Amino acid sequence: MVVRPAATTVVKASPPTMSDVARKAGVSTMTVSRALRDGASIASSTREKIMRAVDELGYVLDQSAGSLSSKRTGFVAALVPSLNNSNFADTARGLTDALQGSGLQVLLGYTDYLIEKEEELIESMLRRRPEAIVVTGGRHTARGRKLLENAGIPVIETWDLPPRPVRHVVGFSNAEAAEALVRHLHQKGYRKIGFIGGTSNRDTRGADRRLGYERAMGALGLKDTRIISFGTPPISMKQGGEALTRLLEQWPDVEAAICVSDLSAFGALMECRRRNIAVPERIAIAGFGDFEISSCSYPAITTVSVNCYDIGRRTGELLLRAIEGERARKPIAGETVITDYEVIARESA
Amino acid sequence: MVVRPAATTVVKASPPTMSDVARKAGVSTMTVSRALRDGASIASSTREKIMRAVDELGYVLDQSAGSLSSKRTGFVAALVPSLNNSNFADTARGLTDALQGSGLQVLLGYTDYLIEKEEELIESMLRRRPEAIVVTGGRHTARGRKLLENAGIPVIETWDLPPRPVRHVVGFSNAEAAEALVRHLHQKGYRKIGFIGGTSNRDTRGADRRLGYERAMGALGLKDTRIISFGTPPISMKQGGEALTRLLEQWPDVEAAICVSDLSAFGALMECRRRNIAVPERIAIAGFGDFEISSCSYPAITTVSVNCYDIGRRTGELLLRAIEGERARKPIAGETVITDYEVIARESA
DNA sequence: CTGTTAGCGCATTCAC
DNA sequence: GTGAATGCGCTAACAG
Repeated sequence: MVVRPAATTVVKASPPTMSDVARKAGVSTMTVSRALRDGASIASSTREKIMRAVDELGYVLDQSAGSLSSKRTGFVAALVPSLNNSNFADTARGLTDALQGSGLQVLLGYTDYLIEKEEELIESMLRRRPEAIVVTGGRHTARGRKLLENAGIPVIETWDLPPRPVRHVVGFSNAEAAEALVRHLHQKGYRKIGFIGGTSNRDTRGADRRLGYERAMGALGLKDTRIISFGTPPISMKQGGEALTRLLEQWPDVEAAICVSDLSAFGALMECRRRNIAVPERIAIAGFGDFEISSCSYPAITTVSVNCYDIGRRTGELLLRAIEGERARKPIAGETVITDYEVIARESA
Repeated sequence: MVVRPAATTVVKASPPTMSDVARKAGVSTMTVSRALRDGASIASSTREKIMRAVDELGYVLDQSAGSLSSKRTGFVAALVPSLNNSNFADTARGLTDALQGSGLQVLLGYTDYLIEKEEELIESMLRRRPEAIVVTGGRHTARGRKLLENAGIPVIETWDLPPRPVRHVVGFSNAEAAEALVRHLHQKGYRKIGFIGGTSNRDTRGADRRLGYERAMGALGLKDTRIISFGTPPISMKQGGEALTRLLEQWPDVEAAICVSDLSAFGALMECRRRNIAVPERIAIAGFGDFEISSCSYPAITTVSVNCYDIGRRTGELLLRAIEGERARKPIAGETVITDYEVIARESA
């Protein structure tokens, strides 16, 4: 039972406003407003008075009121499939870094790889009037896409090369990257190459990688594809292990396994160790994404490095130009920035 | 008197506002406002008219204007050290889940394990007037702490049991959890137990774990601590491997290594495999956090599970009660929720 | 360098 | 069930 003190106690009223500060400092609110932003010309004595008042009152600028007036909210929305994935975390970091000092903050949301959840997030972000929005991938719900198209702010799709982009793109072809990996394994002498991925197209980048695998196999004249679909994307390490077991059961002759991501590749690799299956002698394993785990595991895992941080950084740079364009009422044309990927040959293949 | 451009012009001016919708639907803005929130009583014919106008105009509610008026911003700020850490990602997910349907959104920021960056983030979050703020850990800059104390909103510190909490706490004692791990190893017969962690106290939870290690060793009468500090926290897998090398060089008699997190433990484990050092026969390895990697690696890694998701979920639940209290002008008393941890014995020890 | 005026787009409060 | 007036806290634009 909590007993509240009598009403005579200082009632913690609403937080101080700019006029409280102005009154205390003996100036107008406009002067306070100027003092609190940088760049304005203020007598240093006035500024000091104001800062003292700010400190004493514990005043914190109310940006939501400010942006209503200035039409600048000072943030960009960024939607990623998952936080628990160092690839997207790196992209988020690159984006944040690129926006350093621009006065723009990144507000992150995660979609759980679901375009329905993406749609919800797009809407709730737009309600807060971001100055730009970054999404992962080029596949959206119809309404999500419409929201993006009509948002009236720069839109950047990342991690993909959508056939029909909303506007700007910073990404790479997941299919192509997977093809490169198949060719690499082929060059190393592997022929009976399998693919391990999730059961649905929920992870569109994963689906594209499978597509690339199939295309490359076809192009190399390797008709027999060996595909294991197991688990809801994104598939976990453990699921990677189980999928490998199935792959070996179903096609005992398989020589190499390409996994949809490094995490499942790691799971597959550990399953091999556990069952005393020699990697890469009995079966080679390759992943995707160049997570730290792939360079650090033993044997180290052959993978495709995709420059996640760079995707974020270049997204940020493009964003800044696009926002500048909007502010100057001279929107820039849609741009597509294609980022690098690279097959990293390691011990597992 | 401001003259709005004639409705016939197609100039893509600023995005449509509620009055545009109201005019198009032939009602007042107030009716639109009601129709767009749930629960209000509106004639269904009116609502339909309004929804049609909303659709045609592609109108999206401006929440920043709304919250200026209603004093409810509809979001809570959550600061985590890193996104690229499945533990904190799980906590974020738990928090988000707990807030489902409450009309509150989580806005994430990451501090990079730096309390200076945390301070900046606290301030920029507060400028947007969150309805509550969640921080990770109990250590803040002086100004950061003051900002939290004066924020006038519920504050929850997580992942820790600060000696002097700002207000609410949802966490556990990292030191105690590390002690439990030491006792577990002791019980298994290990005596010469080492500890691998980062070089500074930047990661305060890591520092607490080292403290717990030292305390437990002392309590068990094991005077000789063997501590390797290597790399800026949070230390990586690779650094875990290098640290293990140093540990073995410096104390060749060491029988077990406790690593500050599962990631460094994994790095240490892989280093052993690479160098043909038998785990756990020659040296046992234990981690912290129960990341997926620890259950999936071979050998699987002994660790401490810390219920990350639960920390988030219970933080969310506490948050909802606290915000309810604020809205009813009956602030709830400071609470401390202690979450479970558990030593998970696996093959590596 | 500083103040005044006039909204930003919405929700609250009270009418009807 | 709906509308009118009013103000949330701040800043743009201009005046001085």
